[in-house]
Amino acid sequence: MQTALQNLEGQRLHEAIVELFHSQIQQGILEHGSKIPAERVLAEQLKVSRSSVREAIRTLELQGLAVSKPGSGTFINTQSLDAVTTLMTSLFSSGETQLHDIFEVRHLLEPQLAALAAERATDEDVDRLSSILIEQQRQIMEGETGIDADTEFHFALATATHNTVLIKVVSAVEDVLRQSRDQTLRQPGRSERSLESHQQILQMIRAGDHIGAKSAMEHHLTAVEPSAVYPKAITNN
Amino acid sequence: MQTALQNLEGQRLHEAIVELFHSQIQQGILEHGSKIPAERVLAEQLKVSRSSVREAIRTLELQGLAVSKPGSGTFINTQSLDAVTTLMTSLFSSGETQLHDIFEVRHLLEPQLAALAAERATDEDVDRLSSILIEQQRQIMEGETGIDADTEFHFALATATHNTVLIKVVSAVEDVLRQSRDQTLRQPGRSERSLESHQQILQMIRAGDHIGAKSAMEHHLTAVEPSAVYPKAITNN
DNA sequence: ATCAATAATTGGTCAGACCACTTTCTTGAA
DNA sequence: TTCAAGAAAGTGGTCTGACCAATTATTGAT
Repeated sequence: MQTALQNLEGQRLHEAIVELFHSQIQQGILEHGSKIPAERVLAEQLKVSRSSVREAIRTLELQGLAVSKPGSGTFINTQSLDAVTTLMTSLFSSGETQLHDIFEVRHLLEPQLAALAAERATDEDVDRLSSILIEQQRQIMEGETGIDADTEFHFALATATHNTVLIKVVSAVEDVLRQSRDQTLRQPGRSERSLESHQQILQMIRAGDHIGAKSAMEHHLTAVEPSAVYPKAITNN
Repeated sequence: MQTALQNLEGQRLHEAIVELFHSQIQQGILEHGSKIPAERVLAEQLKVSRSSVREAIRTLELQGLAVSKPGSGTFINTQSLDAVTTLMTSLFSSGETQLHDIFEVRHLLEPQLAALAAERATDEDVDRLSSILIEQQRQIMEGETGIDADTEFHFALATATHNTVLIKVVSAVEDVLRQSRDQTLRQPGRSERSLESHQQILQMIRAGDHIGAKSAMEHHLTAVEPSAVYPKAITNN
């Protein structure tokens, strides 16, 4: 093997090891079920201590990419939902992701997500959504974009469906989206419009109106869509 | 402090430490910005080694709940999106992924996916889908379940939308689903029904009928849904 | 009182060890 | 020869103690 660990610019050692595994998984060198070398062997090969190897493996395990079994070894796992989402985000963050594609997925997903939330939201869910909107309003009044509250609202909406798979999918998509969302919200009036439509969605959810929530979300997405921000990127794919 | 680490039933040590921090954060004992004791101090207080403390902190850091700064210390962070997600999911998830949740996501996603595919599929896409169905038919005639072809069909459908994000989301969901899908298709007549509805979907796509493709997919999902396989699991959540 | 030099603290890494468990190989009895 | 019991090797989990680099707190001379 004898793979070198380069680009150590301020990066912690075990993080470099994690990236090494990520690339090997993405390149297909490591596939589902593959057994990775023992910790002691890896430490020797990479010329690092076993501690660093262990912290790297711990990371992979948390990302759902590896499973350690005492006595037998550590095995690559790419079939868990967590695994795919982490690989997804690391793919997106490295390469170019079409903003248009993300919004298309949101258009597919979130209106129905809102409908589900309207049917199932508990009082706690509604309270959480409500307090998030209050926070968003505060941020906007202070001149900020309110991006954090914006992201959090959509995530809280997902949790209100009480569907754990849906939560993970949405959070993965939102995670990628957050990077570019800031620019969208910076357009004059966009933040206020986003808050308004959020409030309409919440109102529908509070009333348990799943049809209303769905169309309110569709309206919201259309209003927030960055059609004017990235003219070339959008019209050019 | 002097908190004890109990319930060590097969659980790894550092995971118990992580749960300790989770509960302290949820109880408000630790809030945003709080500095947690130094690793050496924590190790002494919890009567574990520094290694275990470090692996626990590594976990918290990956969950977005903590930030470590060399020379100064480790600080609690509850304002990142990651932090919110882990706290939320650890609240009412903790259990196994419900098959029902996955199918719900498919119901949200795939009918519209089929519609998009009908609008955008190229001749190559149609050819690929077509050959997959031929392969599925062959597998079924040989007495197999045709699960591989089944999975592949849905994935190929996603690629026919030419939306990279959608492709990845669908492959994520399908990947997780494949494990349990086998049992579903083993039910007598299920494989044949699956093939039939696949053919109907392909027909709609070939005709460019996005409305027809959508409803054909809805019909397909309902037909394949494992409602009778896991009666308790479904009705009991 | 100021501020530069110094000491203490802290996270990051390293080295080597022991334990419990699993896998594999060896050995000896049938 | 067969194969089950036991020994050996391999592996992850944890522990101990150490050093380094960066940060923070202390000290002491001006």
